[in-house]
Amino acid sequence: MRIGELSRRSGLSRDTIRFYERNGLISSVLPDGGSNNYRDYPEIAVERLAMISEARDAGFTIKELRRLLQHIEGAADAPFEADPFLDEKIEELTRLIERSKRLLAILRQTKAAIRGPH
Amino acid sequence: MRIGELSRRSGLSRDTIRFYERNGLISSVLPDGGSNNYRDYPEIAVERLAMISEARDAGFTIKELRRLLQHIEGAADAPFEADPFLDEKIEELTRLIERSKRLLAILRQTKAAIRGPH
DNA sequence: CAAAACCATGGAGTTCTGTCAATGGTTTTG
DNA sequence: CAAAACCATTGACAGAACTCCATGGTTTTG
Repeated sequence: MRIGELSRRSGLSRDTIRFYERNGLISSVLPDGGSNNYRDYPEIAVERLAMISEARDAGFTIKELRRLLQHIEGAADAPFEADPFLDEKIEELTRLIERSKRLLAILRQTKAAIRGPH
Repeated sequence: MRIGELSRRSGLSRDTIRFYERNGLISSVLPDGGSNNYRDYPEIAVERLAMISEARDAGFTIKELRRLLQHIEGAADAPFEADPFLDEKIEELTRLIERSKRLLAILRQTKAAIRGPH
């Protein structure tokens, strides 16, 4: 599909998609014929961008995502390799979830306090 | 306490603390005597910075935190006021936790896939 | 008491993550 | 077929959140 459709389906701007592509998070091809030079994005790019958005919200940087996606990409290729990076990210994310829950509790307490004794 | 101690106890750099103070996230006083102009931070600043760090990691911006902290601060003062902002943030944080869990599941699957069929 | 460690302020610099604008080509559509 | 909509590339710009530096004063310490 072309970038316009991908933009609509992913909810990200064209510029953001191009930015992610420049930074190696997704890729496209220039179809063979080549009368124009419109890039063609695979279906899976939609999912991929969804995951990227999720991960960005969870605090992953572009650089981390690049590594992570390579991991996920090549998961079948390097079956016996240890992956401290992936482990570390899993750990971090786990901690983030814990911390976020604590924070959420605080916000809820605050809300309760504001509603006050009635 | 002075900024050095606060820095050690919070794990944040002096500059970061000053930055937060400039942006209204914490405050200090210049003690009355006034031979020097060293600022004095209250004990509670340690906790406050801890919460700020947590919230920053959860994606809250400085600006949002300023509002949020004011809310928390004055929780007792304005007991009957509705607080759409707080509600919104609670909602967002809840969504973030959900999304993070989904992402975590993906990472764990990836890890399992890498370990492969053994 | 001198050196080392600490403090304040102001402002410049940096990194990251986009976003916008200019320019010029290509498709689609009424 | 002309206007509107789409596409690519390049590079400038922007906001957020720090981080660093220069300068000059104050405490602490051996």
